[in-house]
Amino acid sequence: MTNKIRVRIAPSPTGALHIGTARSALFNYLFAKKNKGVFVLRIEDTDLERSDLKWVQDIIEELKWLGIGWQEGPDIDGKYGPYKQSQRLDIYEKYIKKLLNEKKAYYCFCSEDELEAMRQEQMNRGAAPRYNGKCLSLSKEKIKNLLEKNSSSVIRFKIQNKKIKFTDLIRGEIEFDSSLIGDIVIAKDLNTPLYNFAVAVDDYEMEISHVIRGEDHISNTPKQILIQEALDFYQPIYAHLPLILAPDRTKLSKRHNVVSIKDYREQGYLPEAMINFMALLGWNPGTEKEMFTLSSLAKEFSLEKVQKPGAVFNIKKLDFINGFYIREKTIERLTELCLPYLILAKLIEEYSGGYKILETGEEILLVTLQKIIKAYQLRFKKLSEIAELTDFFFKEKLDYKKEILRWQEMGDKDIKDSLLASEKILSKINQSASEWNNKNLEEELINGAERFNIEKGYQENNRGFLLWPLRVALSGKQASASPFEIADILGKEKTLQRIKKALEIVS
RNA sequence: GCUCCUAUCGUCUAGUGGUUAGGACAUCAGCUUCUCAAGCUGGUAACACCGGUUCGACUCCGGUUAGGAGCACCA
Repeated sequence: MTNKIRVRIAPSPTGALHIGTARSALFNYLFAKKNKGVFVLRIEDTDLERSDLKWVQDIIEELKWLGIGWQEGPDIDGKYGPYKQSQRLDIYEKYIKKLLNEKKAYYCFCSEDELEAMRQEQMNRGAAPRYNGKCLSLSKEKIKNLLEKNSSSVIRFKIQNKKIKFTDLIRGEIEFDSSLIGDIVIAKDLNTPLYNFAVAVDDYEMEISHVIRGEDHISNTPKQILIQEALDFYQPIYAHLPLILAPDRTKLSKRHNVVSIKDYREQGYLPEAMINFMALLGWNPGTEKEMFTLSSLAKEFSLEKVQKPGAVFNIKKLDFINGFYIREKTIERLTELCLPYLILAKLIEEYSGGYKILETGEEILLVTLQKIIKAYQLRFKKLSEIAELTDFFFKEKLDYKKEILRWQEMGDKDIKDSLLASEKILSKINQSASEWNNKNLEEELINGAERFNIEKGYQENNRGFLLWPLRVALSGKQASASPFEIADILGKEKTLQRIKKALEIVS
C-alpha cells in the first residue's frame, strides 16, 4: 500500500445514479481533494443479469453534471487496470484459486431449497441465519466428481471464528463476532465473483487507502476484513457515512421517493444546489456558513465533522438553496438554462439561430427572452417552473375569470374605468426604447394611479385600483411580475390589445 | 428473531461539565408592496426517559425506550 490517499466509489450499474451514491461520491471526492489524493470510479458490474451499459453512461453523465470528476476510472487510463469488474475476471480467478488451494474456501453443492430450509429452521430457533458448513468436509474425489457432473455449485469462504474490530473514522471502534456470520459465498464459480469478495480484491489491487461509503455497508465490513486477512491484504481505513433518509426516517427508496440525480436535473435543480444540499446532509463546517461551492467545500471538508445519525432529506431546503443559486446566475446564463423548459412546454421553438413563438410563429429576440426571465428571477425555485409562470407572454388568448380583475371592493363599472384609464395613459406613450420602457412605464402608471384615485375618491396611496386590473389584464394571473415589466416586454400593441380584451370580459 | 448503528427545535445542525442552548430551512407576525416573490425585522419551537459520576450535567458512564440499517448464489 502506498502512503497516498486513494478513495473510490463503486456504483453498480443497475439503475440511474442514486442521490445516496452521488453523496458518497461527493464526500469521497472532497476527501481526496482536501488531502491531495486520488478519486477512483469503479463500476461494479459483477451481476451481469442486472447490469446495463446504459446505466454506466448515466452514472458518468450525472457525475460530470455535478462537477464531480475522477482521476481514474471510465474514460481515463489507469495503471491499476480496467475499472469495470466484468473486465477484471482473471484477477478474481487468481485469488479464488489461491483461497481454494489454501483450503480457505470450498465448493458447496447445497441447493437453494436446502439453504432456505436451513435459514428458516435457524430463524425459528432465534439464531442468526448462517450456513451450517455442510459441504466443508467433502472429499477431494467427491468434489471432483460433482464438478465433472456439472452439479450446480458455489464457492464459499471459510469464516474464522473470532472477534473482528475495526476503527471507523466516523463512528469509532466497531466490533463484530464472526461466529455469527457463517461461511459466505464469494463466487458462483471461478469466473463469477460476488460483491464482498470482488470489493476486497479490488480495493487491494487499486490500493484504496480509505473506504468511505454508506452506513448500510457496516455489516459487510467484517466479511471484507476476513477476506483481506485470508489473502494477506492490508486493511484500508473505513468511514461509514450516515444514510439519507426519507421523511418517514427510512432509507430513501426508489419506490416512494425521487432518488435519481437525473430526475432532479430534469426538474430544474442546479448542480450547485445539489452539491451544496448534499454536503449539508450529514456534514457541517462547524461555523454558521451554509452556502458552499464545490471548490470551497473541497477546502473546508473534513470527515471529523461528519454526523453519525441519518439525515432526513428536506426538499424545502433544497428548493431554498436552488432558489438562491438561481438568483446568483447572470441573466444570460439563466436564460440559457430556462430555454429548454420553454421549448419543452411548446411555448417557443428554435429556428435558424433564433427563437420564435410557437403559437404565432413570430420571432422573439433573445434579449426579450432575457427580459422575461429577469422579471421572474426572484420568483421561482426550480427551472421547470418557468414555463407555467411565463406562459402568458407567448399566448394570444388569455384564459381567466372576470372576477380576478377585481381589486378589493371595486364594482364592474369601476374595473372598466380603471382599464380605460390605463389604456388612456399607455396610448399616449410612444413605442420607442426611450419611452416604452420599464422605468418610464412605472413612472407614468404610478402617477396615473394617483390621479385615478383622486378622481374616483379612492384612498390615495392604494395603487391597486389602477395597477391590479391592468396587471391581471396583461398576465391573466393573480400572481405575476409587475404590470410595468410585463407591458415593457409585451410592447405597446399587445399591451393595448390585452386591455381591450379585458374590457370585453368585464362587459 | 439475531447483529450492528443512532438519539438537541417539525427538518438539517452548533454545542465536548457551568450558555438567556446558537444558526439555517419551514412556520407565524410586521415592514416593503398592485399581486406573487425577493429582501429586512421580530416571534413560536428542542436536549427521549431513568439511574449513576460530579459542587454542577445537553455534554461522561450504565440501563430503558424509540428509530434505523444489515442478516442472498444483489450490490
